[in-house]
Amino acid sequence: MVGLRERKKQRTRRALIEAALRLFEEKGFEETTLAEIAAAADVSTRTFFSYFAAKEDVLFYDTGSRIELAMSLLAGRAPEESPADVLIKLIDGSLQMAAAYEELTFEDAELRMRLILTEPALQAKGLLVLFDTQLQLARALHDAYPDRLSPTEAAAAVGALVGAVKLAIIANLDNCRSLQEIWDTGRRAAEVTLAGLRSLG
Amino acid sequence: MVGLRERKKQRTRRALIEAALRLFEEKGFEETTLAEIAAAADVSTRTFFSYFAAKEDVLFYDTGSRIELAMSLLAGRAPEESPADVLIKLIDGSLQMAAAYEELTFEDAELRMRLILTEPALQAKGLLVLFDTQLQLARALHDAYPDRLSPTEAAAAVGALVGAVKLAIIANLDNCRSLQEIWDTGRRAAEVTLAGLRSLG
DNA sequence: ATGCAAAATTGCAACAGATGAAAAACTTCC
DNA sequence: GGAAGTTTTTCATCTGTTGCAATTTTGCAT
Repeated sequence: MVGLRERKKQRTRRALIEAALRLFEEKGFEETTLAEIAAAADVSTRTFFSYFAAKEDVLFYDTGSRIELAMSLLAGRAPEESPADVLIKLIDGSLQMAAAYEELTFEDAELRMRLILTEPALQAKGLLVLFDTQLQLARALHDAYPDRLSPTEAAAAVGALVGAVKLAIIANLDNCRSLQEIWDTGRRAAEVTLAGLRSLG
Repeated sequence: MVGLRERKKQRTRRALIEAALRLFEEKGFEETTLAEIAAAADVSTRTFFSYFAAKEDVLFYDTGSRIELAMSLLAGRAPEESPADVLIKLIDGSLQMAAAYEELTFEDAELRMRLILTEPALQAKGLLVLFDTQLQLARALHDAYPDRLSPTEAAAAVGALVGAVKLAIIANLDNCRSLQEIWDTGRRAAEVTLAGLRSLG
């Protein structure tokens, strides 16, 4: 099942990711060349592209599993849960997963997040990934509640919650001194959105 | 004030934009080369980059004025207007401006929108621009209501509304047969968000 | 272990986007 | 007309990305 071939691929993949992270930290994202990453991972430049479609993608290696998690949370809802309940769980689960650093050291996970938040090319890619995820989620949410939520309402709900949490957290990042504070910011944004913006001010 | 020099620059700028649009339509975004755009606008390839920082930017020529509009709408609020009222006006104003095709024919404006929505590189850039705008808006909203809205609440409000309208409209684009329908979709999303997601389902 | 087929890696060539620098062309203003 | 300043062009160079053919490595059956 997991032969030498597969193990080796995983090792190379990891080596590329870690080499990229280390170099990005040392010299910055734009300043790091693909040739350098490949060399640091002991692989030819060409081979990089059989693992990742583009330079930015080396930092988005777990996009697939994140989407799967979100979808499975939605699929595994209790029969009596309301859309709002499910959405809250989705936000919680996703934030938790974002904070977790599977396969990476804590420092690397943090570095990666910082890079994605500051480097324009990575930011753009991140926003695109998040956007596509939202589209999928909205569709799935409508499918989960075909009678209670129209497609437009499902999309509005997903977009509002994700949009609120995203902007609140990022706008507030500088003031947060711990993961807990970040998480609280997101939670507050989610609550406001569930209660309705009219309840503000 | 408006000498030959200035007029000529505007003409070149316009020529680049229109040449790009025409070529993108004919051959697609990726397939169109910068050299072709420059040639069609009768300038050297290098000159393109003194007008736009990158290939995608040729379709985001009016980002500045869009942000200015949003900011001025916020600045010009009536003293008694609530945050929710102002946000609604912001959404309305922005949608209206998005539908308007200043400087372009209706067909070109439509083509441009379609390109931004379908071409990944343009989509990513569009999301990035929108994101930066939201950050500015959130800050301005907090400054406008320093007592009633915390920075986090302001960010949550902007993120929720924009996120809801954005996702609802795009998720529903295929079903819309007119600008009016698109506008209605966005309005419905905004209402849901103002009322609170709990009111759903 | 040996040989064969499948899969992965490599090297090479080519192209497009982007940037820096200096020469050439054009505007402005006197 | 000519000096001063701005814009455009030309040229060289770098990097990301892709196609292709050659080579190496792995899985597997004998």
